[in-house]
Amino acid sequence: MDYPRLRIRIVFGHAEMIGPGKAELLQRIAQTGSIAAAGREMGMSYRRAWELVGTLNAMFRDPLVDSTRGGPGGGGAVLTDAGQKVLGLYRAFEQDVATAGAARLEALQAFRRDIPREK
Amino acid sequence: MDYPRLRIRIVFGHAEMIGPGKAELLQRIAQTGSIAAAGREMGMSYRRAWELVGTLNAMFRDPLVDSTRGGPGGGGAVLTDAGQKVLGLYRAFEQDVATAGAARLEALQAFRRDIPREK
DNA sequence: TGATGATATGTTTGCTGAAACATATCGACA
DNA sequence: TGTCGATATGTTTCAGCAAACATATCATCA
Repeated sequence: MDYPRLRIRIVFGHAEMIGPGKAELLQRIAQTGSIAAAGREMGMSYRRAWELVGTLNAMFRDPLVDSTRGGPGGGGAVLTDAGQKVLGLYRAFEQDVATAGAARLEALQAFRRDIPREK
Repeated sequence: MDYPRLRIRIVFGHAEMIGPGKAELLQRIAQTGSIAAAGREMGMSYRRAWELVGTLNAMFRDPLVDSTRGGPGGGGAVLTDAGQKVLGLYRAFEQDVATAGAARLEALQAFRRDIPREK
């Protein structure tokens, strides 16, 4: 982990938003094929991962994650087309924003206290 | 409140960051001249407001808020030069980011569910 | 004395972690 | 060929606990 870094959340409504957490969860679901495995990798409880997926699926017109129970391996989860596109757009958004804010960020950091070592 | 909007946090270290909450607190301290009044306006307990100011002052080389006890009116708090500059840079950063991300944001919103009415 | 900053304390909320249950496929075995 | 158990994951519930909160109290200074 290198600092400083940005955490940007896009707030669509009172309880509807997407940020670094949900984006990483989507990405790890795509990689692992499992909601539980993705949540474990991020150190969150399965309940939390499952609730986040439910929120994401309810936020958009089409579900972003498709999960199956039973089946080969006992079950699994995959990103839908909409899920892949939303994740891609969010990553592109992050890139655009980081580039645009670099100058201000450096100016802010000039005010920071010098830290000996950061883990 | 109009949606969508962005919530941006700049993370400098493990527990050192600045986001919408601390920025608004700084702004209200500048307007009211009181940590307690600024906190009240934001619906937070005085303890929380006081802790946030402490975190901010510890994050930067120079304190952002200068508080006096006693005196005319019992005491008060003002933004230092560093405080004014940091707040200004954060607001400018927000502007830059919103402009740079507008196109991606619109693309993302095309995937959203149509909401009848948002409060 | 009055207004505010600083500090201490009791309460509540939210989250986590574990456990129980549901579901569906594969492989073993008679 | 057919049935049953093993297996791995998704779904749901619940008690325990740590973090955050509001409230109350003390300190300070004109």
